[in-house]
Amino acid sequence: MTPDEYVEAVLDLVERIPPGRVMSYGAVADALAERSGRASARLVGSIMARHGGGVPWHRVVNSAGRLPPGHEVEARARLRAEGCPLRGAGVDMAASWSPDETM
DNA sequence: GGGGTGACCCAGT
DNA sequence: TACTGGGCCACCC
Repeated sequence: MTPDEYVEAVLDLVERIPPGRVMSYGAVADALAERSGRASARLVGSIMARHGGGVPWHRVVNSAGRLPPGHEVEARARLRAEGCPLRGAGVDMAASWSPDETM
Protein backbone atom coordinates (compact mmCIF):
# COMPACT_ATOMS: atom_id res chain seq x y z
CA MET A 1 0.00 0.00 0.00
CA THR A 2 1.42 3.34 -1.05
CA PRO A 3 1.39 6.39 1.27
CA ASP A 4 -1.12 8.05 -1.04
CA GLU A 5 -3.47 5.11 -0.76
CA TYR A 6 -3.02 5.14 2.98
CA VAL A 7 -4.05 8.80 3.08
CA GLU A 8 -7.06 7.95 0.91
CA ALA A 9 -8.00 5.16 3.31
CA VAL A 10 -7.80 7.52 6.28
CA LEU A 11 -9.92 10.15 4.58
CA ASP A 12 -12.39 7.53 3.40
CA LEU A 13 -12.84 6.19 6.88
CA VAL A 14 -13.29 9.68 8.33
CA GLU A 15 -15.98 10.37 5.73
CA ARG A 16 -17.80 7.26 6.88
CA ILE A 17 -18.15 8.58 10.43
CA PRO A 18 -21.88 9.28 10.88
CA PRO A 19 -22.97 12.79 11.94
CA GLY A 20 -23.15 13.20 15.68
CA ARG A 21 -20.53 10.53 16.21
CA VAL A 22 -16.77 10.87 16.67
CA MET A 23 -13.68 8.72 16.39
CA SER A 24 -10.32 9.02 18.10
CA TYR A 25 -7.07 9.17 16.12
CA GLY A 26 -6.05 5.94 17.77
CA ALA A 27 -9.32 4.26 16.75
CA VAL A 28 -8.82 5.38 13.15
CA ALA A 29 -5.25 4.11 13.20
CA ASP A 30 -6.36 0.83 14.69
CA ALA A 31 -9.14 0.38 12.15
CA LEU A 32 -6.77 1.10 9.26
CA ALA A 33 -4.09 -1.14 10.72
CA GLU A 34 -6.20 -4.11 9.66
CA ARG A 35 -6.30 -2.80 6.10
CA SER A 36 -2.92 -1.19 5.57
CA GLY A 37 -0.95 -3.17 8.10
CA ARG A 38 0.68 -0.07 9.50
CA ALA A 39 -0.83 2.78 11.41
CA SER A 40 -0.14 4.97 14.37
CA ALA A 41 -2.12 7.72 16.00
CA ARG A 42 0.60 10.24 15.13
CA LEU A 43 0.34 9.34 11.47
CA VAL A 44 -3.41 9.83 11.45
CA GLY A 45 -2.92 13.16 13.22
CA SER A 46 -0.34 14.40 10.75
CA ILE A 47 -2.43 13.15 7.82
CA MET A 48 -5.47 15.00 9.10
CA ALA A 49 -3.35 18.11 9.60
CA ARG A 50 -2.15 18.02 5.99
CA HIS A 51 -4.94 16.36 4.02
CA GLY A 52 -7.78 16.86 6.51
CA GLY A 53 -9.44 19.44 4.26
CA GLY A 54 -12.40 17.95 2.40
CA VAL A 55 -13.44 15.53 5.12
CA PRO A 56 -15.40 16.00 8.38
CA TRP A 57 -12.17 16.30 10.37
CA HIS A 58 -14.11 17.69 13.34
CA ARG A 59 -15.45 14.16 13.92
CA VAL A 60 -11.92 13.02 14.73
CA VAL A 61 -10.67 13.81 18.22
CA ASN A 62 -7.96 12.53 20.52
CA SER A 63 -8.56 9.78 23.06
CA ALA A 64 -9.57 12.32 25.72
CA GLY A 65 -12.28 13.79 23.50
CA ARG A 66 -10.17 16.90 23.08
CA LEU A 67 -10.46 18.91 19.83
CA PRO A 68 -7.54 19.72 17.51
CA PRO A 69 -5.54 22.79 18.65
CA GLY A 70 -6.39 25.92 16.67
CA HIS A 71 -9.73 24.54 15.50
CA GLU A 72 -11.45 23.94 18.80
CA VAL A 73 -14.07 26.61 18.26
CA GLU A 74 -15.01 25.55 14.73
CA ALA A 75 -14.99 21.86 15.59
CA ARG A 76 -17.18 22.44 18.64
CA ALA A 77 -19.62 24.52 16.60
CA ARG A 78 -19.92 21.88 13.87
CA LEU A 79 -20.29 19.02 16.35
CA ARG A 80 -22.96 20.94 18.22
CA ALA A 81 -24.78 21.50 14.93
CA GLU A 82 -24.72 17.75 14.30
CA GLY A 83 -26.08 16.97 17.72
CA CYS A 84 -22.91 15.43 19.06
CA PRO A 85 -22.85 15.32 22.88
CA LEU A 86 -20.32 17.96 23.91
CA ARG A 87 -18.55 17.72 27.20
CA GLY A 88 -16.48 20.57 28.58
CA ALA A 89 -13.74 21.57 26.16
CA GLY A 90 -14.24 18.54 23.94
CA VAL A 91 -16.80 15.86 23.14
CA ASP A 92 -18.35 13.06 25.13
CA MET A 93 -16.46 9.89 24.28
CA ALA A 94 -19.73 8.02 24.66
CA ALA A 95 -20.34 9.17 21.08
CA SER A 96 -17.27 7.32 19.83
CA TRP A 97 -18.04 5.35 16.69
CA SER A 98 -16.67 2.08 15.37
CA PRO A 99 -16.41 1.18 11.63
CA ASP A 100 -18.11 -2.20 12.01
CA GLU A 101 -21.25 -0.62 13.44
CA THR A 102 -22.61 0.40 10.05
CA MET A 103 -20.46 -1.50 7.66
C1' DG B 1 21.39 10.31 5.16
C1' DG B 2 20.63 12.45 9.94
C1' DG B 3 18.01 15.02 13.22
C1' DG B 4 13.97 17.62 14.83
C1' DT B 5 8.93 17.99 14.91
C1' DG B 6 3.93 16.87 15.30
C1' DA B 7 -4.24 17.82 14.95
C1' DC B 8 -1.17 11.09 19.39
C1' DC B 9 -1.35 7.26 23.08
C1' DC B 10 -0.24 4.69 27.27
C1' DA B 11 1.83 3.89 31.74
C1' DG B 12 4.04 5.64 35.76
C1' DT B 13 4.76 9.28 39.26
C1' DT C 1 -5.97 15.27 38.48
C1' DA C 2 -1.74 16.99 36.00
C1' DC C 3 2.97 16.32 34.29
C1' DT C 4 6.79 13.30 32.36
C1' DG C 5 8.93 9.87 29.60
C1' DG C 6 9.04 6.50 25.95
C1' DG C 7 7.23 4.68 21.57
C1' DC C 8 5.36 5.49 17.24
C1' DC C 9 6.00 6.85 11.78
C1' DA C 10 6.00 10.26 8.05
C1' DC C 11 7.40 14.93 6.71
C1' DC C 12 10.68 18.95 6.39
C1' DC C 13 15.28 21.14 6.76
